[in-house]
Amino acid sequence: MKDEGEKQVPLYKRIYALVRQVPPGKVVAYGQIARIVGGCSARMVGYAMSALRDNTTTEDLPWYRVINRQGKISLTGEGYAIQRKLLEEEGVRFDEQNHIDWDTFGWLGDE
DNA sequence: CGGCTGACTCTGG
DNA sequence: TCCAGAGCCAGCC
Repeated sequence: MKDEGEKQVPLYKRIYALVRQVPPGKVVAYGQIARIVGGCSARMVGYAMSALRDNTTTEDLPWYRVINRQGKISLTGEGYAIQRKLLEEEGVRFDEQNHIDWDTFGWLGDE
């Protein structure tokens, strides 16, 4: 049986599939996703996100729910404002340091 | 076909 | 507190 069908799927695809499972009003860190997917590091997730750029819509892939371990947005310039706005639209609140509380908005809780 | 780049995270000094 | 190194996939010219 070797039912490891997920292995024949590109690593990025697994990451995207996991991001789609993130519920609204919640956020997840790159490393967190990498940990769930298994076999990949946080960098892989970051690379996967950069590969999306503006070709993917938020309705197809809520990429904006993915932020860094500091609870902040890793994007810079315009992308930062866009992601932050999208998160605020879902109810996610940012601190004065522009970071969110994993205890409140963290998916799965981050212990 | 080859090389470059890109949204991360942890550890040590 | 800041800096450097290691881990490692996919798209583009």
